[in-house]
Amino acid sequence: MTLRQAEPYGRPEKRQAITRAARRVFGRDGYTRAGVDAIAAEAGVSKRTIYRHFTDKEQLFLTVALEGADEVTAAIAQIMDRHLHKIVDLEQDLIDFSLDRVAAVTTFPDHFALVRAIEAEAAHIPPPILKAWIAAGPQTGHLRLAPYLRRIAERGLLRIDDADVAAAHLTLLTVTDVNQQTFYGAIPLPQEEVTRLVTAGVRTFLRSYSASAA
Amino acid sequence: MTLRQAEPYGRPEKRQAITRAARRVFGRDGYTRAGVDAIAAEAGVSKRTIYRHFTDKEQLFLTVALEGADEVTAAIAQIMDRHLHKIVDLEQDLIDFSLDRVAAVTTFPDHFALVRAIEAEAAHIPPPILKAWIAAGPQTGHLRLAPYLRRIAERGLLRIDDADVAAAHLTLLTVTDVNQQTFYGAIPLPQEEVTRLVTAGVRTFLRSYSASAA
DNA sequence: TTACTTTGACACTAGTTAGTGTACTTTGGC
DNA sequence: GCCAAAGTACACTAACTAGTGTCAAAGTAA
Repeated sequence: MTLRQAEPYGRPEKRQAITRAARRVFGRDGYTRAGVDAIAAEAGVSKRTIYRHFTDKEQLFLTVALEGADEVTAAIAQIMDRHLHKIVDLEQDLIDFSLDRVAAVTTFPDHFALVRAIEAEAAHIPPPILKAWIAAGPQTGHLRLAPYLRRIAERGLLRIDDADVAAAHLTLLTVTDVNQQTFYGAIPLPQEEVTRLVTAGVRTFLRSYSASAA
Repeated sequence: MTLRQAEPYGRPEKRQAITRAARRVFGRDGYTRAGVDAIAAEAGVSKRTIYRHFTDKEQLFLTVALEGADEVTAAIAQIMDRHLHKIVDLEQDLIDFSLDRVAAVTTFPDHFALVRAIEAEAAHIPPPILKAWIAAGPQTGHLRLAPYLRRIAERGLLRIDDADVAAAHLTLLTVTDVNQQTFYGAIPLPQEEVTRLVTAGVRTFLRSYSASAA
Protein backbone atom coordinates (compact mmCIF):
# COMPACT_ATOMS: atom_id res chain seq x y z
CA MET A 1 0.00 0.00 0.00
CA THR A 2 1.69 3.15 -1.21
CA LEU A 3 1.03 6.50 0.36
CA ARG A 4 1.24 8.51 -2.82
CA GLN A 5 1.33 7.35 -6.38
CA ALA A 6 4.79 7.77 -7.80
CA GLU A 7 3.83 7.85 -11.47
CA PRO A 8 1.02 10.23 -12.36
CA TYR A 9 -1.74 8.98 -14.56
CA GLY A 10 -4.33 10.65 -16.70
CA ARG A 11 -5.43 14.24 -16.93
CA PRO A 12 -4.77 16.22 -13.79
CA GLU A 13 -8.10 18.05 -13.94
CA LYS A 14 -9.93 14.75 -13.84
CA ARG A 15 -7.88 13.63 -10.92
CA GLN A 16 -8.60 16.84 -9.09
CA ALA A 17 -12.30 16.58 -9.81
CA ILE A 18 -12.23 13.12 -8.28
CA THR A 19 -10.36 14.11 -5.14
CA ARG A 20 -12.56 17.13 -4.55
CA ALA A 21 -15.69 15.09 -4.94
CA ALA A 22 -14.27 12.33 -2.79
CA ARG A 23 -13.40 14.77 -0.05
CA ARG A 24 -16.93 16.05 -0.08
CA VAL A 25 -18.69 12.72 -0.15
CA PHE A 26 -16.39 11.03 2.35
CA GLY A 27 -16.86 13.97 4.67
CA ARG A 28 -20.61 14.00 4.25
CA ASP A 29 -21.25 10.28 4.53
CA GLY A 30 -18.21 8.77 6.21
CA TYR A 31 -15.96 6.16 4.70
CA THR A 32 -18.27 3.16 4.73
CA ARG A 33 -21.44 4.96 3.74
CA ALA A 34 -19.78 6.84 0.92
CA GLY A 35 -20.33 5.08 -2.38
CA VAL A 36 -17.88 5.18 -5.21
CA ASP A 37 -20.80 5.73 -7.55
CA ALA A 38 -21.79 8.79 -5.56
CA ILE A 39 -18.27 10.14 -5.79
CA ALA A 40 -18.23 9.52 -9.52
CA ALA A 41 -21.52 11.34 -9.96
CA GLU A 42 -20.38 14.23 -7.80
CA ALA A 43 -17.17 14.50 -9.79
CA GLY A 44 -18.97 14.28 -13.12
CA VAL A 45 -16.74 11.40 -14.01
CA SER A 46 -17.19 7.79 -14.88
CA LYS A 47 -16.70 5.31 -12.10
CA ARG A 48 -14.29 3.48 -14.34
CA THR A 49 -12.11 6.56 -14.46
CA ILE A 50 -11.87 6.63 -10.69
CA TYR A 51 -10.56 3.10 -10.72
CA ARG A 52 -8.03 4.06 -13.36
CA HIS A 53 -6.68 6.85 -11.18
CA PHE A 54 -6.89 5.05 -7.86
CA THR A 55 -6.54 1.39 -7.17
CA ASP A 56 -8.95 1.28 -4.29
CA LYS A 57 -11.62 3.08 -2.41
CA GLU A 58 -9.24 2.94 0.51
CA GLN A 59 -6.35 4.43 -1.40
CA LEU A 60 -8.60 7.20 -2.64
CA PHE A 61 -9.65 7.97 0.90
CA LEU A 62 -6.12 8.09 2.22
CA THR A 63 -4.89 10.19 -0.67
CA VAL A 64 -7.63 12.70 -0.08
CA ALA A 65 -6.93 12.76 3.63
CA LEU A 66 -3.23 13.43 3.24
CA GLU A 67 -3.58 15.99 0.47
CA GLY A 68 -6.21 17.85 2.45
CA ALA A 69 -3.99 17.90 5.49
CA ASP A 70 -1.26 19.58 3.48
CA GLU A 71 -3.65 22.26 2.29
CA VAL A 72 -4.93 23.04 5.73
CA THR A 73 -1.47 22.99 7.23
CA ALA A 74 -0.40 25.61 4.72
CA ALA A 75 -3.40 27.77 5.52
CA ILE A 76 -2.74 27.55 9.25
CA ALA A 77 0.89 28.45 8.71
CA GLN A 78 -0.29 31.66 7.08
CA ILE A 79 -2.61 32.40 9.97
CA MET A 80 0.24 31.96 12.40
CA ASP A 81 2.45 34.29 10.47
CA ARG A 82 -0.28 36.88 10.19
CA HIS A 83 -1.03 37.03 13.91
CA LEU A 84 2.08 35.90 15.72
CA HIS A 85 4.86 37.51 13.76
CA LYS A 86 4.76 40.81 15.51
CA ILE A 87 2.95 41.03 18.79
CA VAL A 88 1.23 44.23 19.82
CA ASP A 89 -1.22 43.17 22.49
CA LEU A 90 -0.42 39.59 23.39
CA GLU A 91 -3.85 38.63 24.70
CA GLN A 92 -5.68 40.19 21.79
CA ASP A 93 -3.26 38.76 19.28
CA LEU A 94 -3.62 35.27 20.70
CA ILE A 95 -7.39 35.59 20.70
CA ASP A 96 -7.45 36.79 17.11
CA PHE A 97 -5.07 34.06 16.11
CA SER A 98 -7.14 31.38 17.77
CA LEU A 99 -10.37 32.69 16.31
CA ASP A 100 -8.89 32.55 12.85
CA ARG A 101 -7.57 29.10 13.50
CA VAL A 102 -10.98 27.97 14.61
CA ALA A 103 -12.51 29.61 11.58
CA ALA A 104 -10.30 27.48 9.36
CA VAL A 105 -12.58 24.61 10.29
CA THR A 106 -15.45 26.35 8.55
CA THR A 107 -13.21 27.49 5.72
CA PHE A 108 -12.42 23.89 4.86
CA PRO A 109 -15.64 22.20 5.86
CA ASP A 110 -15.11 19.23 3.57
CA HIS A 111 -11.71 18.53 4.96
CA PHE A 112 -12.75 18.72 8.58
CA ALA A 113 -15.77 16.60 7.99
CA LEU A 114 -13.24 14.17 6.63
CA VAL A 115 -11.17 14.53 9.78
CA ARG A 116 -14.15 13.28 11.73
CA ALA A 117 -14.37 10.34 9.39
CA ILE A 118 -10.69 9.58 9.88
CA GLU A 119 -10.96 9.66 13.63
CA ALA A 120 -13.87 7.32 13.36
CA GLU A 121 -11.88 4.96 11.19
CA ALA A 122 -8.76 5.24 13.29
CA ALA A 123 -9.00 1.65 14.43
CA HIS A 124 -9.38 0.43 10.86
CA ILE A 125 -6.61 2.45 9.29
CA PRO A 126 -3.21 0.75 9.03
CA PRO A 127 -0.99 2.27 11.75
CA PRO A 128 1.79 3.52 9.47
CA ILE A 129 -0.68 5.41 7.34
CA LEU A 130 -2.45 6.78 10.38
CA LYS A 131 0.92 8.00 11.64
CA ALA A 132 1.56 9.65 8.29
CA TRP A 133 -1.75 11.44 8.59
CA ILE A 134 -1.04 12.62 12.12
CA ALA A 135 2.37 13.83 11.02
CA ALA A 136 0.94 15.72 8.04
CA GLY A 137 -1.89 17.29 9.97
CA PRO A 138 -2.41 17.88 13.67
CA GLN A 139 1.18 17.30 14.73
CA THR A 140 2.54 19.81 12.25
CA GLY A 141 0.21 22.33 13.77
CA HIS A 142 1.84 21.98 17.16
CA LEU A 143 5.35 21.82 15.84
CA ARG A 144 4.88 25.03 13.90
CA LEU A 145 3.19 26.88 16.70
CA ALA A 146 5.90 26.10 19.23
CA PRO A 147 8.64 28.27 17.64
CA TYR A 148 6.34 31.29 17.59
CA LEU A 149 5.64 30.87 21.29
CA ARG A 150 9.32 30.39 21.97
CA ARG A 151 10.14 33.62 20.18
CA ILE A 152 7.47 35.46 22.13
CA ALA A 153 8.94 34.05 25.31
CA GLU A 154 12.39 35.24 24.28
CA ARG A 155 11.00 38.73 23.98
CA GLY A 156 9.98 38.39 27.63
CA LEU A 157 6.24 38.26 27.02
CA LEU A 158 5.79 34.64 28.08
CA ARG A 159 7.41 32.31 30.53
CA ILE A 160 7.76 28.92 28.89
CA ASP A 161 9.70 25.83 29.85
CA ASP A 162 8.67 23.49 27.09
CA ALA A 163 7.32 25.26 24.04
CA ASP A 164 5.83 22.09 22.58
CA VAL A 165 3.78 21.53 25.70
CA ALA A 166 2.72 25.16 25.73
CA ALA A 167 1.64 24.94 22.10
CA ALA A 168 -0.37 21.83 22.83
CA HIS A 169 -2.04 23.50 25.80
CA LEU A 170 -2.95 26.62 23.89
CA THR A 171 -4.44 24.48 21.16
CA LEU A 172 -6.41 22.39 23.61
CA LEU A 173 -7.81 25.41 25.42
CA THR A 174 -9.04 27.05 22.23
CA VAL A 175 -9.31 25.01 19.05
CA THR A 176 -9.92 21.63 20.62
CA ASP A 177 -12.54 23.03 22.95
CA VAL A 178 -14.53 24.54 20.12
CA ASN A 179 -14.07 21.57 17.83
CA GLN A 180 -15.28 19.22 20.50
CA GLN A 181 -18.39 21.23 21.15
CA THR A 182 -19.24 21.61 17.49
CA PHE A 183 -18.16 18.12 16.46
CA TYR A 184 -15.75 19.73 14.01
CA GLY A 185 -18.38 22.03 12.67
CA ALA A 186 -21.13 19.46 12.28
CA ILE A 187 -23.22 21.24 14.89
CA PRO A 188 -23.07 24.99 14.56
CA LEU A 189 -22.25 27.26 17.46
CA PRO A 190 -23.04 30.99 17.47
CA GLN A 191 -19.99 33.11 16.85
CA GLU A 192 -20.38 34.92 20.15
CA GLU A 193 -20.18 31.60 21.94
CA VAL A 194 -17.06 30.70 20.01
CA THR A 195 -15.53 34.02 21.00
CA ARG A 196 -16.41 33.38 24.62
CA LEU A 197 -14.77 29.96 24.60
CA VAL A 198 -11.66 31.14 22.83
CA THR A 199 -11.28 34.19 25.03
CA ALA A 200 -11.62 32.11 28.19
CA GLY A 201 -9.11 29.64 26.84
CA VAL A 202 -6.54 32.26 25.95
CA ARG A 203 -6.92 33.93 29.35
CA THR A 204 -6.35 30.66 31.17
CA PHE A 205 -3.34 30.04 28.97
CA LEU A 206 -1.93 33.48 29.69
CA ARG A 207 -2.53 33.25 33.42
CA SER A 208 -0.49 30.09 33.34
CA TYR A 209 2.24 31.13 30.95
CA SER A 210 2.53 34.88 31.32
CA ALA A 211 5.91 36.22 32.31
CA SER A 212 4.56 38.06 35.32
CA ALA A 213 3.48 34.86 37.04
CA ALA A 214 5.75 33.22 39.55
CA MET B 1 -38.38 7.81 17.53
CA THR B 2 -38.45 7.17 21.23
CA LEU B 3 -35.39 7.47 23.39
CA ARG B 4 -36.20 4.63 25.70
CA GLN B 5 -38.86 2.01 25.41
CA ALA B 6 -41.63 2.64 27.88
CA GLU B 7 -43.01 -0.88 28.07
CA PRO B 8 -40.38 -3.54 28.69
CA TYR B 9 -40.47 -6.65 26.57
CA GLY B 10 -39.00 -10.10 26.99
CA ARG B 11 -36.51 -11.45 29.42
CA PRO B 12 -34.14 -8.86 30.83
CA GLU B 13 -31.10 -11.11 30.58
CA LYS B 14 -31.63 -11.47 26.85
CA ARG B 15 -31.99 -7.76 26.50
CA GLN B 16 -28.80 -7.22 28.42
CA ALA B 17 -26.96 -9.79 26.36
CA ILE B 18 -28.03 -7.90 23.27
CA THR B 19 -27.01 -4.48 24.51
CA ARG B 20 -23.65 -5.71 25.72
CA ALA B 21 -22.92 -7.40 22.44
CA ALA B 22 -24.16 -4.39 20.53
CA ARG B 23 -21.91 -2.09 22.51
CA ARG B 24 -18.96 -4.28 21.68
CA VAL B 25 -19.68 -4.70 18.00
CA PHE B 26 -20.68 -1.11 17.39
CA GLY B 27 -17.55 0.00 19.17
CA ARG B 28 -15.35 -2.37 17.25
CA ASP B 29 -16.77 -1.83 13.78
CA GLY B 30 -18.63 1.47 13.87
CA TYR B 31 -22.32 1.91 13.18
CA THR B 32 -22.41 1.22 9.48
CA ARG B 33 -19.96 -1.65 9.42
CA ALA B 34 -21.54 -3.38 12.38
CA GLY B 35 -23.93 -6.08 11.23
CA VAL B 36 -27.01 -7.08 13.12
CA ASP B 37 -26.11 -10.69 12.42
CA ALA B 38 -22.75 -10.14 14.06
CA ILE B 39 -24.41 -8.64 17.10
CA ALA B 40 -26.80 -11.57 17.30
CA ALA B 41 -23.93 -14.05 17.11
CA GLU B 42 -21.93 -12.16 19.72
CA ALA B 43 -24.93 -12.09 22.03
CA GLY B 44 -25.68 -15.75 21.47
CA VAL B 45 -29.17 -14.77 20.46
CA SER B 46 -31.29 -15.13 17.39
CA LYS B 47 -31.41 -12.13 15.11
CA ARG B 48 -35.16 -12.32 15.27
CA THR B 49 -35.00 -11.77 19.02
CA ILE B 50 -33.08 -8.56 18.53
CA TYR B 51 -35.85 -7.26 16.33
CA ARG B 52 -38.40 -8.21 18.97
CA HIS B 53 -36.58 -6.15 21.58
CA PHE B 54 -35.60 -3.25 19.39
CA THR B 55 -37.42 -1.86 16.42
CA ASP B 56 -34.35 -0.79 14.54
CA LYS B 57 -30.63 -1.00 14.24
CA GLU B 58 -30.66 2.71 14.87
CA GLN B 59 -32.75 2.44 18.01
CA LEU B 60 -30.49 -0.28 19.31
CA PHE B 61 -27.47 1.91 18.73
CA LEU B 62 -28.96 4.90 20.49
CA THR B 63 -30.19 2.83 23.42
CA VAL B 64 -26.75 1.38 23.91
CA ALA B 65 -25.15 4.79 23.65
CA LEU B 66 -27.35 6.35 26.29
CA GLU B 67 -27.25 3.44 28.72
CA GLY B 68 -23.48 3.26 28.47
CA ALA B 69 -23.19 6.94 29.17
CA ASP B 70 -25.11 6.49 32.41
CA GLU B 71 -22.77 3.72 33.53
CA VAL B 72 -19.65 5.68 32.83
CA THR B 73 -21.04 8.82 34.41
CA ALA B 74 -21.66 6.88 37.61
CA ALA B 75 -18.15 5.49 37.59
CA ILE B 76 -16.66 8.94 37.07
CA ALA B 77 -18.76 10.32 39.89
CA GLN B 78 -17.15 7.76 42.19
CA ILE B 79 -13.68 8.72 41.01
CA MET B 80 -14.42 12.35 41.74
CA ASP B 81 -15.59 11.56 45.21
CA ARG B 82 -12.62 9.36 45.91
CA HIS B 83 -10.03 11.97 44.94
CA LEU B 84 -11.62 15.35 45.38
CA HIS B 85 -13.59 14.98 48.58
CA LYS B 86 -10.78 15.77 50.92
CA ILE B 87 -7.71 17.41 49.52
CA VAL B 88 -4.30 16.74 51.01
CA ASP B 89 -1.87 17.77 48.31
CA LEU B 90 -3.84 19.61 45.65
CA GLU B 91 -1.46 18.97 42.76
CA GLN B 92 -1.02 15.32 43.57
CA ASP B 93 -4.72 14.84 44.17
CA LEU B 94 -5.62 16.42 40.87
CA ILE B 95 -3.05 14.31 39.06
CA ASP B 96 -4.31 11.13 40.68
CA PHE B 97 -7.87 12.10 39.91
CA SER B 98 -7.09 12.81 36.29
CA LEU B 99 -5.11 9.61 35.87
CA ASP B 100 -8.03 7.60 37.20
CA ARG B 101 -10.39 9.50 34.98
CA VAL B 102 -8.23 8.76 31.98
CA ALA B 103 -8.01 5.14 33.04
CA ALA B 104 -11.79 4.92 32.91
CA VAL B 105 -11.40 4.95 29.16
CA THR B 106 -9.59 1.64 29.32
CA THR B 107 -11.93 0.34 32.00
CA PHE B 108 -14.87 0.75 29.64
CA PRO B 109 -13.20 0.10 26.32
CA ASP B 110 -16.42 -0.93 24.61
CA HIS B 111 -18.18 2.21 25.64
CA PHE B 112 -15.44 4.55 24.57
CA ALA B 113 -14.99 2.79 21.31
CA LEU B 114 -18.67 3.52 20.93
CA VAL B 115 -18.06 7.15 21.77
CA ARG B 116 -15.79 7.34 18.75
CA ALA B 117 -18.54 5.83 16.68
CA ILE B 118 -21.01 8.39 17.95
CA GLU B 119 -18.74 11.28 17.18
CA ALA B 120 -18.31 9.86 13.73
CA GLU B 121 -22.05 9.61 13.26
CA ALA B 122 -22.73 13.00 14.79
CA ALA B 123 -23.93 14.44 11.52
CA HIS B 124 -26.30 11.53 10.97
CA ILE B 125 -27.82 11.39 14.43
CA PRO B 126 -31.06 13.35 14.93
CA PRO B 127 -30.14 16.52 16.86
CA PRO B 128 -32.49 15.96 19.83
CA ILE B 129 -31.05 12.53 20.44
CA LEU B 130 -27.53 13.80 20.03
CA LYS B 131 -28.32 16.44 22.61
CA ALA B 132 -29.65 13.77 24.94
CA TRP B 133 -26.41 11.88 24.55
CA ILE B 134 -24.29 14.93 25.25
CA ALA B 135 -26.38 15.69 28.30
CA ALA B 136 -26.10 12.14 29.63
CA GLY B 137 -22.37 11.86 29.01
CA PRO B 138 -19.70 14.50 28.56
CA GLN B 139 -21.73 17.43 29.82
CA THR B 140 -22.58 15.69 33.07
CA GLY B 141 -18.89 15.20 33.59
CA HIS B 142 -18.27 18.93 33.57
CA LEU B 143 -21.32 19.78 35.60
CA ARG B 144 -20.34 17.37 38.34
CA LEU B 145 -16.73 18.40 38.42
CA ALA B 146 -17.49 22.08 38.80
CA PRO B 147 -18.92 21.89 42.36
CA TYR B 148 -15.83 20.07 43.59
CA LEU B 149 -13.60 22.77 42.20
CA ARG B 150 -15.83 25.42 43.68
CA ARG B 151 -15.57 23.82 47.09
CA ILE B 152 -11.80 23.63 46.80
CA ALA B 153 -11.78 27.29 45.87
CA GLU B 154 -13.89 28.11 48.88
CA ARG B 155 -11.27 26.49 51.04
CA GLY B 156 -8.82 28.97 49.55
CA LEU B 157 -6.83 26.46 47.53
CA LEU B 158 -7.95 27.73 44.14
CA ARG B 159 -8.90 31.03 42.65
CA ILE B 160 -11.85 30.50 40.38
CA ASP B 161 -14.25 32.90 38.73
CA ASP B 162 -16.38 30.50 36.75
CA ALA B 163 -16.23 26.95 38.05
CA ASP B 164 -17.79 25.54 34.89
CA VAL B 165 -15.09 27.07 32.74
CA ALA B 166 -12.42 25.85 35.14
CA ALA B 167 -13.84 22.33 35.02
CA ALA B 168 -13.85 22.39 31.26
CA HIS B 169 -10.26 23.61 31.17
CA LEU B 170 -9.02 20.98 33.57
CA THR B 171 -10.72 18.33 31.52
CA LEU B 172 -9.27 19.64 28.28
CA LEU B 173 -5.75 19.81 29.66
CA THR B 174 -5.82 16.24 30.90
CA VAL B 175 -8.48 13.84 29.68
CA THR B 176 -9.08 15.40 26.30
CA ASP B 177 -5.38 15.63 25.59
CA VAL B 178 -4.83 11.96 26.26
CA ASN B 179 -7.99 10.87 24.50
CA GLN B 180 -7.05 12.81 21.42
CA GLN B 181 -3.62 11.29 21.24
CA THR B 182 -4.86 7.76 21.79
CA PHE B 183 -8.00 8.13 19.69
CA TYR B 184 -10.00 7.17 22.75
CA GLY B 185 -7.81 4.22 23.47
CA ALA B 186 -7.69 2.87 19.95
CA ILE B 187 -3.97 3.53 19.77
CA PRO B 188 -2.18 2.66 22.98
CA LEU B 189 0.12 5.08 24.75
CA PRO B 190 2.68 3.99 27.37
CA GLN B 191 1.56 4.74 30.89
CA GLU B 192 4.59 6.92 31.55
CA GLU B 193 3.61 9.08 28.59
CA VAL B 194 0.08 9.36 29.93
CA THR B 195 1.44 10.41 33.28
CA ARG B 196 3.63 13.02 31.62
CA LEU B 197 0.71 14.51 29.72
CA VAL B 198 -1.58 14.55 32.72
CA THR B 199 1.05 16.00 35.02
CA ALA B 200 1.84 18.77 32.57
CA GLY B 201 -1.86 19.49 32.16
CA VAL B 202 -2.54 19.69 35.88
CA ARG B 203 0.47 21.95 36.38
CA THR B 204 -0.69 24.33 33.70
CA PHE B 205 -4.14 24.29 35.24
CA LEU B 206 -2.77 25.03 38.68
CA ARG B 207 -0.48 27.79 37.49
CA SER B 208 -3.56 29.41 36.04
CA TYR B 209 -6.02 28.79 38.82
CA SER B 210 -3.95 28.58 41.98
CA ALA B 211 -4.84 31.01 44.71
CA SER B 212 -1.32 32.40 44.92
CA ALA B 213 -1.48 33.75 41.37
CA ALA B 214 -2.47 37.34 40.81
C1' DT C 1 -4.20 11.93 -41.07
C1' DT C 2 -2.18 8.41 -37.79
C1' DA C 3 -1.12 6.48 -33.48
C1' DC C 4 -1.96 6.60 -28.77
C1' DT C 5 -3.78 7.65 -24.34
C1' DT C 6 -7.56 8.69 -21.68
C1' DT C 7 -12.34 8.52 -20.70
C1' DG C 8 -17.29 7.10 -20.94
C1' DA C 9 -21.33 4.06 -20.94
C1' DC C 10 -23.02 0.15 -19.15
C1' DA C 11 -23.75 -4.32 -18.14
C1' DC C 12 -22.31 -7.61 -14.83
C1' DT C 13 -20.43 -10.40 -10.81
C1' DA C 14 -20.25 -11.47 -6.29
C1' DG C 15 -20.90 -10.31 -1.88
C1' DT C 16 -23.21 -8.01 1.99
C1' DT C 17 -26.98 -6.33 4.80
C1' DA C 18 -31.46 -4.74 7.11
C1' DG C 19 -35.46 -6.49 8.03
C1' DT C 20 -39.58 -9.98 7.65
C1' DG C 21 -42.49 -14.28 7.69
C1' DT C 22 -43.30 -18.58 9.48
C1' DA C 23 -43.38 -22.63 11.74
C1' DC C 24 -41.27 -24.76 15.60
C1' DT C 25 -39.28 -25.18 20.35
C1' DT C 26 -38.23 -23.54 24.89
C1' DT C 27 -39.19 -21.35 29.18
C1' DG C 28 -41.46 -20.20 33.40
C1' DG C 29 -45.44 -19.26 36.15
C1' DC C 30 -49.58 -21.47 37.84
C1' DG D 1 -48.80 -30.82 33.29
C1' DC D 2 -50.79 -26.55 30.92
C1' DC D 3 -50.45 -22.51 28.56
C1' DA D 4 -48.97 -18.23 26.99
C1' DA D 5 -45.08 -15.50 26.29
C1' DA D 6 -40.59 -15.52 24.51
C1' DG D 7 -37.01 -17.25 21.73
C1' DT D 8 -35.01 -19.99 17.70
C1' DA D 9 -33.99 -21.66 12.98
C1' DC D 10 -34.01 -20.48 8.58
C1' DA D 11 -35.43 -19.18 4.34
C1' DC D 12 -36.21 -15.11 1.86
C1' DT D 13 -36.62 -10.11 -0.14
C1' DA D 14 -34.98 -6.14 -1.71
C1' DA D 15 -31.51 -3.19 -1.95
C1' DC D 16 -27.04 -1.73 -2.15
C1' DT D 17 -21.92 -1.83 -3.14
C1' DA D 18 -16.93 -2.58 -4.65
C1' DG D 19 -14.80 -3.63 -8.41
C1' DT D 20 -14.26 -5.56 -13.48
C1' DG D 21 -14.73 -6.30 -18.60
C1' DT D 22 -15.67 -4.51 -22.92
C1' DC D 23 -15.86 -1.62 -26.50
C1' DA D 24 -16.64 2.67 -28.49
C1' DA D 25 -15.79 7.73 -28.28
C1' DA D 26 -13.06 11.64 -27.53
C1' DG D 27 -9.14 14.19 -26.85
C1' DT D 28 -3.84 14.77 -27.93
C1' DA D 29 0.43 14.98 -30.11
C1' DA D 30 3.23 13.80 -34.22
